[in-house]
Amino acid sequence: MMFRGVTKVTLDAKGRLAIPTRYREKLISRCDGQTVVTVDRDYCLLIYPYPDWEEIERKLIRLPSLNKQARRLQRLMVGYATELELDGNGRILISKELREFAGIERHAILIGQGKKFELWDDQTWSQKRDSWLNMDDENDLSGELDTISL
Amino acid sequence: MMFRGVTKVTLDAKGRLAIPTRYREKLISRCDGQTVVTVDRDYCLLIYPYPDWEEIERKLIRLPSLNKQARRLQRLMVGYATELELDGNGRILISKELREFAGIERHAILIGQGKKFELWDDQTWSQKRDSWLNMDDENDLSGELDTISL
DNA sequence: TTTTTATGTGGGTAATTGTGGATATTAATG
DNA sequence: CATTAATATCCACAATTACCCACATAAAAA
Repeated sequence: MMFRGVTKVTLDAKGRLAIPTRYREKLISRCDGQTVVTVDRDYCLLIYPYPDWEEIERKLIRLPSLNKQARRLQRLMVGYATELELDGNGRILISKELREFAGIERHAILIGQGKKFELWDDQTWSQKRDSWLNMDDENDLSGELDTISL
Repeated sequence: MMFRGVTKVTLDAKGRLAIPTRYREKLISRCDGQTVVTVDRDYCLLIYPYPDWEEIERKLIRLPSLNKQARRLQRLMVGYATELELDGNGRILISKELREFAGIERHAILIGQGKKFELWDDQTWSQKRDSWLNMDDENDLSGELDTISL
């Protein structure tokens, strides 16, 4: 069970996001429409089915609290994590705090990413995407990437 | 049972903080609305359900008293710890000392962090958050973090 | 094309929640 | 003991949110 694909979506005036129908059935069977939305350091939002989020959260909470980097991650990811349920029309209401974080107003891009989705402001998305495409890959990830053939 | 999520909150003129309703039920069933508020070295406040605080306190007290860092932690955390109970409207009254410590006046940010909450002055919060986001991850946590995939 | 079904979008209303203030109660001070 | 200050409790209004329904648009079928 994997989410894939890019969809242009629009949030309405109240901040509600209609999940594309092809994903709804999966979401309902997997978690009865229960999701958790949180933030990513690239200023987009992450949408997880509830059980998948729980697993990540458990790992995060166990990290040593005296470590700076751990606290940073916890504060951001657990801090912003918000439980959201599909309404009768297959929508989730993205809170003002989350929308502000990702700079999302009306037009957004929803991207399937395996177990989760990413939600981007459409402007931000196209800028980032273009900058990634124009980047030279100085091999900063040498080890892992050397073994992958696409 | 985990607390998560960000909420913008406002303290009124008396320093009262209304706990968002989605947390109230949990707080009442867990500890009958009894909480302990103390300070964190990052200049925010920590809000614990009473039983969870007790456990933390036990750990703190047991730390070796000859260790400087341990004494510092004890003085700060045990020293500032204040028992506060939800009033009939689901609010807690944050004392002037605690508010001053965290620089909180009217607008604050409440974030769920597992067993506890953190309460930040809103300005402080957004500054810190942005600085965390722009930080490069010097992997001082390599071991632990390597196993997490978000 | 016309009809039917499915999906996306927008709003109205009732119920809930946040916020401020009024009153009562306790503690503190001269 | 009287008077004032500080705190707690309660109540009322304002703002927000959740829930439901209606329409519009697009896709599918007849």
